[in-house]
Amino acid sequence: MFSKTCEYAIRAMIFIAQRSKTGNRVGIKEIAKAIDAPEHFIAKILQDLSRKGLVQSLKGPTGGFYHEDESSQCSLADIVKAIDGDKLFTGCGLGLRNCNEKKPCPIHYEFKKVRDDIYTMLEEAKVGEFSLQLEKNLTFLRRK
Amino acid sequence: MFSKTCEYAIRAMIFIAQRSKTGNRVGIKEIAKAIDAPEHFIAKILQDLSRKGLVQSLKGPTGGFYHEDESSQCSLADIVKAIDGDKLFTGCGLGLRNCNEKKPCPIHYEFKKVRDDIYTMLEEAKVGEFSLQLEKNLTFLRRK
DNA sequence: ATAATAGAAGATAAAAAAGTCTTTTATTAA
DNA sequence: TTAATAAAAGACTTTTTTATCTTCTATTAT
Repeated sequence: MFSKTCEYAIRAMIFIAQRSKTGNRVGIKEIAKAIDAPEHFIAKILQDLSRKGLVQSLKGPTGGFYHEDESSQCSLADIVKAIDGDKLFTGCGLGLRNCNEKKPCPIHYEFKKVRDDIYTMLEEAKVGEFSLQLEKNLTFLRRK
Repeated sequence: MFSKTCEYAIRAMIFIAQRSKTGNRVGIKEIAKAIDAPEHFIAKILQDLSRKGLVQSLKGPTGGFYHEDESSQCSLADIVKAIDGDKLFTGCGLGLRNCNEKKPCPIHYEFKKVRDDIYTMLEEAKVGEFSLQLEKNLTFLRRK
């Protein structure tokens, strides 16, 4: 569904959102451990998201990544769009470039429905909304 | 959503199904042209599907790929499983290996719903059912 | 000011996916 | 039986994705 890069991005953002609630900044090392991702790789991903304004950062001692109020309202759809682009939301299921209502692929309409459902789900899910279940250990972000 | 390999596979299978209705066999070259895919690449894919019994083939003059009655009832889900595996249908949206009901990722339940919808849609879509719309030029398989 | 900290940036490497090329094998029509 | 045809198989190349390593720059506490 998503690229690995995007999966890491979503998990990192959810983790940062949780830590930001209490005004903390988190370093790359802590994030990498918490979501079980390659340190340098997640660093690049967050730098990218930072340039795009989906996460904030500060260098130096006591520095790290954090979310301004606005960023914790960032949706999973925003992250997917920033990393994987909008192919998942608008592209043809069979990879046809010119697939559209006028020249549809055989599964065009069925696909449109599930794509829209996915989009709605990701648009409604804000990174900040998962903090409580995470704190209660009802949900997890590590891969194994 | 699917790998390119899988997209080609689905398009090729739908095309073969249509031609098989009239008892014809189609060669790789014709398939490649019809769905606008790299000839040698689609050959490999179909050899794979042939080994797995989702499509039939015959070598030599008048040979080519075709569907026995059974194969035209093959669903898109069968093709996806054969090529991409069942990760799309059973895997975690955030790429967590041990994500399950007991240890769910934050979006586990929302994801399960859309995954199930996708599966249902692909399971209900049989490669043989698109022939008529294709013949009437109501739908298309070429990428540009 | 200075040393320590931590992200930014760019080069490089490894792995996976996508695509190409060549040779072999099976089939059939003549 | 032979020549032509078409898939099978395997080696190889390219591109993309994923991951790592090193150097640079900004920040802060002392």
